[in-house]
Amino acid sequence: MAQYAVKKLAKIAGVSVRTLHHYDNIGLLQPAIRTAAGYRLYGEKELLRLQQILFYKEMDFELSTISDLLDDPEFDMVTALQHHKQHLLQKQQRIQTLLQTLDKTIDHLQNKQKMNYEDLYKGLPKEQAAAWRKEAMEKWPDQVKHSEQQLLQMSPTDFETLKTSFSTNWETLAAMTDQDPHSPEVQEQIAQHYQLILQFWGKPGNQAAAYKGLGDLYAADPRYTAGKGQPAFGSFLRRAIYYFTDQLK
Amino acid sequence: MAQYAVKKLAKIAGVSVRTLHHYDNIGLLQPAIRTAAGYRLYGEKELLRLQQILFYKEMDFELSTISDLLDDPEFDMVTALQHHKQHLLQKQQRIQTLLQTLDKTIDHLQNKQKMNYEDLYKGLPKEQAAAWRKEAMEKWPDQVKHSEQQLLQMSPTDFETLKTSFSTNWETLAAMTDQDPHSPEVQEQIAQHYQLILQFWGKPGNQAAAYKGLGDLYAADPRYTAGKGQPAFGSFLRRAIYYFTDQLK
DNA sequence: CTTGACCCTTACGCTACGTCATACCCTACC
DNA sequence: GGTAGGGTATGACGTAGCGTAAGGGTCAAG
Repeated sequence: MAQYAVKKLAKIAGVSVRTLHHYDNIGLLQPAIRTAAGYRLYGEKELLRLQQILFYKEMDFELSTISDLLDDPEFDMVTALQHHKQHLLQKQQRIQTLLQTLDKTIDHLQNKQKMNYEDLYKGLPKEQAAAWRKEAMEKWPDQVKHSEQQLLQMSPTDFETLKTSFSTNWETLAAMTDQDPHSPEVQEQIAQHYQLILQFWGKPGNQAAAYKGLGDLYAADPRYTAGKGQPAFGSFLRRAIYYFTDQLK
Repeated sequence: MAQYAVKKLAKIAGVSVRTLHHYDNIGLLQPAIRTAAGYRLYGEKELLRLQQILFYKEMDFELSTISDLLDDPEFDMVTALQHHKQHLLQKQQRIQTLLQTLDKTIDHLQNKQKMNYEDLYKGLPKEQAAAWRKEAMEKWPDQVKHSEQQLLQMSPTDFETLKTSFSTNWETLAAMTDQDPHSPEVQEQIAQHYQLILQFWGKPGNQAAAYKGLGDLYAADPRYTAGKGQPAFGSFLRRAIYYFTDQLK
């Protein structure tokens, strides 16, 4: 007849020694023998019982219930299992509801973000918002995420102010395309633009470098380099931004 | 500005006072003011925060996570919610598996029971098992349930023995239909029959009365009172059982 | 001033163990 | 026979989110 000490049985059954101690303490699984030194020794019968315990545990029964199941031969197994099934069905239903609520909430938040972004760029060249966001997401996903957070935290009035400032600043710059990018007037608008960008760019990091990157973005964007309106707007912006950024050092 | 003491806030939000104490202790929701006497006073802001806490709690977030959500404005809400959604989906999957296993187990047990009953009556008049079980279920559902438990607990060899004894006893009785139900030979078989019935009837109670009822059942069953084989078997059994039962007192 | 409703803190209980800390036991090797 | 390196034992605290007393102040109404 095989005898198992705690560690051996634990390994066979895939549980911890502490678990066996615990089961012994609460009387769920007691060793067949205690040696003179107090060692627990389990036999085949105990191993079998442990298997059953683990089965019911896997079924999410509480240990006290498992005790009842195994110790009371009068126990109506089928009924117990059916009760438990009902229990699980309720849990499942609850989770289902939670998932639906979560989906709604996520949807809500995402729409809110999108709205804000589109709002923010209202008054700017069409589709800039979406395009810019997409490009930014590819280059600096963390920054963009953070930025969206910032916007969501903002109060409606603050948000409105920021939006107006942005719009005004952008139009002013657009009207300066034929001026010298290094001129104080242009640089003043660029400085303001920089501040605005920072307001929702926000997160610390190499802001100057990021801003330079934004200049590259503008310059590379066909919407600002080609077309009818202001063919040189993109490169104008980049030159102004580069100059400004270099002054920051 | 409205002020709420613990009980009031608790009632409004539908939580316990202890919960508010707890939230204060862990810093999740601290009162706006502490009076000189140490009373907690909450304002509207705290009520709002509590609502949010409860929302996330409803979503099964841990309190520590809720703390992070509410206290860190940088928190990426959407990502957090999506993570949580994955978490719930896994839970759901697990429950699904559990339910399937449960169904299998229940099915297994029920089939096992049915099999046993049919096995038990193999060799007896056809369909007696099912019919008898049905009738018994209507009259003494608890007894029958218990009986089935007994059978399930029985070892295969014990079960086989019981089956054979039952079959032999029944055939012996059937062959005695033309004898005197009160004769010692018949009574001996009835006594054995009684013992066998008790073996899976088992549960204490008014066993003698139940056995008499079984006699009535036999006598009322057209299969034992009419037909070709042994037209008087039913009433023979009842007379024998009644006589036997009366001797028990 | 008393009563009753409300408030406070302290602290154990619950589930199923994980994780030390401290100390004893056992076997093998020298 | 001593010692090193296993394995073992018994506490006892920690976890999450409160429930549930115990023991004792506070406040407004009558």
